[in-house]
Amino acid sequence: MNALTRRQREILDFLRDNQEKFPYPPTLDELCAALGMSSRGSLHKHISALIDAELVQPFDGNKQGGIRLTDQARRGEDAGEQGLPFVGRIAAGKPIEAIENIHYMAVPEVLKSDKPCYVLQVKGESMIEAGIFDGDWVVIEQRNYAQNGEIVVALVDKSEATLKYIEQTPDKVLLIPANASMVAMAYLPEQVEIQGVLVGQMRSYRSLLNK
Amino acid sequence: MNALTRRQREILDFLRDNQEKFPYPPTLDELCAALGMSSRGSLHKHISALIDAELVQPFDGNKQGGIRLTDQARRGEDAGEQGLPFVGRIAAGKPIEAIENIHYMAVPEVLKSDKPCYVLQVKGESMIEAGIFDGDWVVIEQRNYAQNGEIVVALVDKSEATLKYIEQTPDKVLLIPANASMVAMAYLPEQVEIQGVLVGQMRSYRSLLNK
DNA sequence: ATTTTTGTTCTCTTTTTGCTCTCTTTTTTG
DNA sequence: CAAAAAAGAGAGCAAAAAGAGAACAAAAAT
Repeated sequence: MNALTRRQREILDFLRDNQEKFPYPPTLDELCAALGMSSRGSLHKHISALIDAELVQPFDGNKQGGIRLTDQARRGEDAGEQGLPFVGRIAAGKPIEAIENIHYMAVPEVLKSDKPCYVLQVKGESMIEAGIFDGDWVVIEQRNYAQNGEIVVALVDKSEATLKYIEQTPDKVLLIPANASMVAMAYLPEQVEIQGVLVGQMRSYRSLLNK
Repeated sequence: MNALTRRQREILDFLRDNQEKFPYPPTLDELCAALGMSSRGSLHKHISALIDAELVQPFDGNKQGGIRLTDQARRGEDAGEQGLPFVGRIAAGKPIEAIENIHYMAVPEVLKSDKPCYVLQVKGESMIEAGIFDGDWVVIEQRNYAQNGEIVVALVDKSEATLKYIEQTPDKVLLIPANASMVAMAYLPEQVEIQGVLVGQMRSYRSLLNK
């Protein structure tokens, strides 16, 4: 997990800039030519470093596919402190209420994962005993699977989105609130689509103050 | 911890100003050229002084990375989206445990106030029913007064720091935990020094994941 | 089947870069 | 003015980084 060297960053930037210009992902030779290098081996050393940094997709075996960037690299999350998109509100029992114009929030490193994340605002009290209150913001790692016991954003029957604990068995999926006055719901696996997993939570006390 | 010399300040200013203009952190040679110097060694002397002053990031071994500013040095120049200092941990009944080298966390606008703020990490369960758990981070607005019902960082008898609800009357101050297994404590006004008021709270679920 | 392309691994050389040292020049200060 | 502090020039070192080029095997193209 070393920091990139200057040349590695240059090459990464070049790949990002010229992403559209290459009709197909460039081969090592093509990149060599574009960068004015004459040694494929030398370039390969740099690409390997970028693969280790998870900014370039590793090659599958010895397959020849060209050099393509990772999703992570495309977002430019390697260097600058980048905000996360605030995409909407989630209330138990309704689809996620999308926000009209998405804006970006600065989020501390420790509340993110290294995968793509986004921010939702929570409506309702279904997770109150887990310390997630009405109006809180949650940082969600975008992924379509989860481990039992994780808190997930789940879409039920393609219509209702909720934030709940998840327990999965081969024949059913339990979505469990953290609120004694609400009950867990059981669904068939095909009814439930995981949209992300909770990695961070934030609350503002500012609105309570007289500002 | 000496004061900076004139030239050192010039170089620091130059680094700050041109931070955006350099695509990558400048090397000693590049800085030399930009500053009109012809000796890398002389420049290095200044950079060393800036490293001692914790304004430039020290080099990791003999790694070549270029000259980059510390978070500390960056502060104040970039008025917009700026991190808050993470200054230590607060555990009920002990003084705030200061952190050795302060670093800065990106914090969403909504979790700050427009007054100076800092970040503490909470140790203990005294505010658990207010949704503030062990290990959570809290954003504190620096101020020495509070309104009843606010959550404050209070220093008792100049020795113990706690995070509690506050209720003040002319003759006594109540510090009230949000935990049924703990009791509120009453003090004389002169025993309690308010150090700040809670304006935001954050929690990471990342450590629970298998990373 | 044969040739070319492509990713990969080597070894070796050159360049860059942080760092130290000594000596000289300039600026500040009492 | 004289001593001290600060700034600079320049040489040299060791390690890191970058590059060249050869060789090889699997994949793709012919």
